[in-house]
Amino acid sequence: MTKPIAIVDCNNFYASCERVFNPKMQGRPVVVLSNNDGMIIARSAEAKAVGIKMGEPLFKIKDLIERKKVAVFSSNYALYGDMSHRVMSTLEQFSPDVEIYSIDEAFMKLDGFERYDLAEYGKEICETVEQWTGIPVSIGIAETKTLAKIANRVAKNNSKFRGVLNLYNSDERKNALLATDVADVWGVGRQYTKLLYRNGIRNAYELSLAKDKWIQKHMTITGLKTVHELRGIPCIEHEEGPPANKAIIVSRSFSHLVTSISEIREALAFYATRAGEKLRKQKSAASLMTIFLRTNPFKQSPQYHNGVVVKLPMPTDSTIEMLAYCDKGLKQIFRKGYNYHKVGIMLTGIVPLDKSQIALFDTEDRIKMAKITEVFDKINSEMGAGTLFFGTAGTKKEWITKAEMKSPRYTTRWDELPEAKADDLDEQQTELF
DNA sequence: TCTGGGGTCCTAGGACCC
DNA sequence: TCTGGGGTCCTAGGACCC
Repeated sequence: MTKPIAIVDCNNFYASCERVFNPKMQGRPVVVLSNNDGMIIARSAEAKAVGIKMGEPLFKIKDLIERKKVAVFSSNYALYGDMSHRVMSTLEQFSPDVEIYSIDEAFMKLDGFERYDLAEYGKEICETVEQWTGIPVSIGIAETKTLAKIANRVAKNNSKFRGVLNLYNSDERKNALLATDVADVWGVGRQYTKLLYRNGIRNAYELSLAKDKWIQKHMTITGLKTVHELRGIPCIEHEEGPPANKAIIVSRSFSHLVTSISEIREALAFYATRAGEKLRKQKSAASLMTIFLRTNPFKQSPQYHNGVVVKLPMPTDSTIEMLAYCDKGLKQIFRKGYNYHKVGIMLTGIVPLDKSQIALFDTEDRIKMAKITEVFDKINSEMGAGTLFFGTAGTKKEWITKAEMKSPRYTTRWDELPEAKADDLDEQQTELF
């Protein structure tokens, strides 16, 4: 017998986070912006109701925002990360098998609860999360992850379910599938939606009846799994711990156009430092580094984009080593005469860091370097990212992204606790090299 | 003036080897 | 004229997710 699985999804997560410490925002439209305050990435229910769309550039809706008195926030990932952690810890009270799927979603195995009233249990979870964290959530329960996602969506969009829909062992499944457009099925994006429409498949129920062969041919094995899941056959595994990333990317667009290689070098060094931190956090080493550089594709001006893959002599987790190769890579792809918009670094060829190997091959110097790095990471994680940084990463920080409407980091910085009423204290910076 | 960032998986096709 | 057959590995590109 297939076991029940639940998906818990935070409602309008970033917007909800901004409201938790800001009760004046209750009932008001709230939006959160992408990096550089470029576009809308989260909207409260009220903001959706006044017609603000996901992904819309801020400058295009300035009028609407003023007219409707929309509260606007730059994104504040330290806050969202911490709130996410609180929500997930709460969920762990309700099931031993919680899979954190994204910052605002988790799957929960409900083995052993088959004979209980699952909808009732779901309501209890919702209420507890809201009480303990202030974040409203919705829950879908079914035989498979894909069906649970559909249940969740229906629950969210139909107030009569009060945030919870249980489709496990339920006659309601067919109705829920009929009511779900293929575009809203987990695993079906824009391209596949067009394909399915062209072939007369419009809702999730019709998709569940599609021919296996046809699906595999046009939507690969991944699409076939989706279809089986719609039929109630689990194909997508529950993940125990988070697997180590196979790629680590750090990139940002500039807050202004950049032409000189020296500015780009500084930005790149900063991103490489972040990438190194992420790498060490998951105790891995990387053997390939891709550096990429581009102009702004939305502009009429001359376009250039290019990338280069740099092979490292042996897998490393050392920022210092990576920085040397960054320069080499950047020199290869940089061309004079363009207005640059974005630079980034990607680490791949990622392997687990095996300490014994390091001891075997490495010199004393490298072991010493590893110790310095450890202290470096520790200070930055405790005092805030960027407290210590490498000299190459520059001191001017002009390329650091724009965030003019950021809420204080209520939960992660002592100096920004809600009582303190602190506006935008400058980060303290200490140069290490 | 102003359009994000960070991931995964799958497949086809080329290079190379015997 | 006729231009093998299989394997493996790698990469680029396309699809998806949040």
